Amino acid sequence: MDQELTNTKEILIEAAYMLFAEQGYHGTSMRHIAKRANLALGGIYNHFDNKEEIFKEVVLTYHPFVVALPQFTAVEGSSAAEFLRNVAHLIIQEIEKRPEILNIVFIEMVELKGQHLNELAEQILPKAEGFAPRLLALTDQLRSVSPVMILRSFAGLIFSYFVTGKMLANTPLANDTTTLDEFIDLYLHGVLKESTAP
Amino acid sequence: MDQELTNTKEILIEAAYMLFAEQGYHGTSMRHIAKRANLALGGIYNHFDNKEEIFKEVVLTYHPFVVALPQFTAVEGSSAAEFLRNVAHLIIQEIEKRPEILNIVFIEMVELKGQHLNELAEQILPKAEGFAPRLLALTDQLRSVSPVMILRSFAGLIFSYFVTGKMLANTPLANDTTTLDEFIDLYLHGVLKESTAP
DNA sequence: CCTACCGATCGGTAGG
DNA sequence: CCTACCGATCGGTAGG
Repeated sequence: MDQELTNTKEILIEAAYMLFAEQGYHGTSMRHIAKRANLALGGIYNHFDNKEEIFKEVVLTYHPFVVALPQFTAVEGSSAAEFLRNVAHLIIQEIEKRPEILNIVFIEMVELKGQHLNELAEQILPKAEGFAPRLLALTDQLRSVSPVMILRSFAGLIFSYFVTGKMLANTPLANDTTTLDEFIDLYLHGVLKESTAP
Repeated sequence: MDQELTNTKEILIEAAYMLFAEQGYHGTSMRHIAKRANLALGGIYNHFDNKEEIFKEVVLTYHPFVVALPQFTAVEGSSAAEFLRNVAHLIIQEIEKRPEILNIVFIEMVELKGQHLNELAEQILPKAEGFAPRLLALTDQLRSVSPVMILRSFAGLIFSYFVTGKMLANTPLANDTTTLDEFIDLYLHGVLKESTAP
């Protein structure tokens, strides 16, 4: 691999990432990307066949699952509660480093119709295999047994804290001060005061 | 109001709604919208000043909060659990009637940078005043007191069931069969088997 | 409400 | 890696 060439490609991906996140896929032109990367329009095509290729590379590079997964192996916790708490904090930490990352996820869903989700899942699931057993080991402390359900409800937890928080910022409810830990408590123990589950 | 004119405007909004949801804001042209509404391009401008006006009207017409809110007054439930259960089912029912509606929400967030959230909130919050007391009346059965937090975590519940469900459809995890009621149970009682909350 | 048009910009390519 | 170009399409308007 030519060092110079690889570097330019990385600069292009970073430039495209920022612009896609700010203006969406169709709202970002190849000329915008070229300019942000200090390149002439034609220069892009030395590194990518077309616009969709760039977006695909952005998704596979910056998707939160890809970025956060390696860190999961380091998460500790003696109980299920502590473990889930730490994972939630880790993910939010990662998202707050690059808040635009969630925009990419939504753009992929809507404008690109989820085209890359399959490839993304195939890339991630094998790596997640080291993680699943640790979750299963805590299964006797958890109400639900399905790891997929844990994953999905966890996504809801992140959404309820981070995304709705951003949405509220533009509304009269902007002074809401609910913290991440309060949402985690709700996630762990439910909204009902007394557990009356079967 | 001229009946013919009002009707054409409604047809335009419906056409724009579908196209925006399918291809995003910048991916949809005024010509596409005109064609779908059986109108010449210039005819659009008898009803809307520009493209952004159309999108704004789409959001204010079809946003799930606008559509679902009137129905909330009819929701029954003798306990907090039953009440929340019924609300969740109502919302999912509404979304399944028009699944594209969530795309509009995400497009507004990303491509339009949440411009209309404030106007939306101002339109909705007064109408929600009849709803808040009913929630507060159940407050002694709930762990958290803040209605805003209930609202936000509820959005997470919808996300964890509906949106992640759609995302999973494109992946190897497509055979997951978790039902809405299972997510609601998790929401009501938490992921932990035993409630060990303070 | 339509036709015909405006300048600007789009994704992509040829050729060097 | 850049310059100069391609045809197509964009949002919007004038004029009727």
